Amino acid sequence: MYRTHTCGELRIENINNEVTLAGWVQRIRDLGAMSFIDLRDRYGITQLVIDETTDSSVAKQLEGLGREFVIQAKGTVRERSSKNKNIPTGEVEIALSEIKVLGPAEIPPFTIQDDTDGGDDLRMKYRYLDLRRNPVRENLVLRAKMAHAVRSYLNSKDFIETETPVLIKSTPEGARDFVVPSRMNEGQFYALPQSPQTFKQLLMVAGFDRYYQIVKCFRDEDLRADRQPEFTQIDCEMSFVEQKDVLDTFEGLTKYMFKETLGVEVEDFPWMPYSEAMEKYGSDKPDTRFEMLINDITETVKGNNFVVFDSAEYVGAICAKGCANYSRKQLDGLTKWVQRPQIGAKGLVYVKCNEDGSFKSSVDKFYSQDDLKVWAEKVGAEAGDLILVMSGGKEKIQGAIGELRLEMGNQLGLRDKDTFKPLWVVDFPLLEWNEESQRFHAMHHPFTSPKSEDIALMDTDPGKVRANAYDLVINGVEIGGGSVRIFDSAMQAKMFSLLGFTKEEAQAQFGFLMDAFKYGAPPHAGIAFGFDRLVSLFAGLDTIRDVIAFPKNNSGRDVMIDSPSPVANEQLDELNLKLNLKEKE
RNA sequence: GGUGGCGUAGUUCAGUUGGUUAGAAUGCCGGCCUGUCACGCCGGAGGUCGCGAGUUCGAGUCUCGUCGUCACCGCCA
Repeated sequence: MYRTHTCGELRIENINNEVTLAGWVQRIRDLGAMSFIDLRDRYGITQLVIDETTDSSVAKQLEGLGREFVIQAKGTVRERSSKNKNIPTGEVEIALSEIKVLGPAEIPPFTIQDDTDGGDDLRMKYRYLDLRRNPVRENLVLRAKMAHAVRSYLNSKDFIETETPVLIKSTPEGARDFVVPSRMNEGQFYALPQSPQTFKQLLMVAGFDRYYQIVKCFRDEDLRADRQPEFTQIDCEMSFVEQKDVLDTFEGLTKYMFKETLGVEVEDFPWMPYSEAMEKYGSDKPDTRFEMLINDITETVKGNNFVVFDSAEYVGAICAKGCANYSRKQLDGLTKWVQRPQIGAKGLVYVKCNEDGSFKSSVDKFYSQDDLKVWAEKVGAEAGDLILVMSGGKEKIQGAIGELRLEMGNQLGLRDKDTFKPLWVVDFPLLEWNEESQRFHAMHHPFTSPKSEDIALMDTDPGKVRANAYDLVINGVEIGGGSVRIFDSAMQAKMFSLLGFTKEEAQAQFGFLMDAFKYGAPPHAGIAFGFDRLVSLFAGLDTIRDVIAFPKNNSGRDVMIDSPSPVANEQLDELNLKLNLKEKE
């Protein structure tokens, strides 16, 4: 038996027990005639003592012992003469009678402590050491608890957990596929699923009625702090339901997860149309923890010979409460911030609403105090507030001022990580025009049904058609999305035609789905949550890397196992593949 | 594909206008220490300043390229 107890469980009641512990050496404190060892496992830390009562052979075994050695320690539990109130085991210690090295350790490249000295790069290279640290392990424990909550909730609602294949077919729509060459089918490739979308719809045709899966999905696109090439979704589909049924079910799931894992009660989720989100927040994933809504002041500001505004399609403003005291330097900083290429605004106009009721703006040449007073009323600004104005193309400026709004929210501390504001964004457009390919793309995916009242528009003005599509947004993070699906093969064919597919292409790519719909397809709808994002949100983190045991870096590499990597020529031969690497110039 | 930040001791970082032998903390090694728990005290070792070119009398510092890494834009149905 390697151990009788864990390193986190001994208490004052265990005094005089003979115990055996096993774990990692956290720290050795050598005081000369006596030494202390902190022994660590995932349950906690227990202090081992060597003093004048300890057999000299044991003391000898301490020579060469270092941090992160795995040892087994036998001894007697005794009360400490000086207690440590900071740890649960702090009232007791183990008087050592025997110690044995189970696994020696080299000096670790960074400290295994809550506040490690290791940088991200090094932590990822030695991720197995990083995972020994409490904060990282706690994230993964939270993840496990959340996955458990998902299963227990959905199981209780009669959902059937079903696995779908990972080797599937590449399709041109959506993200780039990861492809896998097939040895047995020369020159042909599988693709890894971007989502189990078509399979879960086929399960509905199969009569499963309620399906879910916590499932890995793959997208070969560039990474971000919240995007990994392989990621996990809570994927669901339901039959004989309308949009409200899906939203109610998954609002219930989300609330259950908040309650079970964080002990947090969240209010009912409001529904916000996509158009309202864009108008008021400049984003389809609004952070509703704070107001500072965007105001359309296009008409208000016209006609004062200020060419920039007069010629602008759209002029938008936000009101930053209590920021009239912003210095020239701060305002210049904001201007510079919106002028960065990532935002790409030309400039930023400000109006300070002074405490004495006067106004000071960067456009005083063009606008009188009375003009500015009208602006202030329009945006709800009071004395002490700062109005920030941007102008240009409508969509671009809404997006830019939405970004500025978030930045101001950060600066003013309005984005508290312990506050959770979920909402449903609904009525997304069905299609969006893609300049590059000069055709419509499905905003959600090609299986999304149009709103029944907009179906006529599909022939006249497809860009105006709204979809039965919805996103769950929490604190400005897109947690998940879904839609009521098309379940009629004729409508599905029409959709493919709108997306520029020929009949033959649609049949070749998705014929199996349209065929299935011919054999009795129930009305169905579904949703998928980004599980990694949800865990990182719960954990208060900005990156999903720390809620994934072995994540990839920015370039899609696993620096620990050093992948991706070349394969042997023999492997390529078996697959009938030949590399065609481009020469670097 | 693009924009920006970073790259100096095992690690995290500092390094002034380009100027003598590149520093700190921590870790590591050695010594001392009977109640520590971030133990303390004393001493020591440890550097291809990512790599390559250029400018210069002189480059950690400036320029260009390159590699790595991070954040973002594009992209992500």
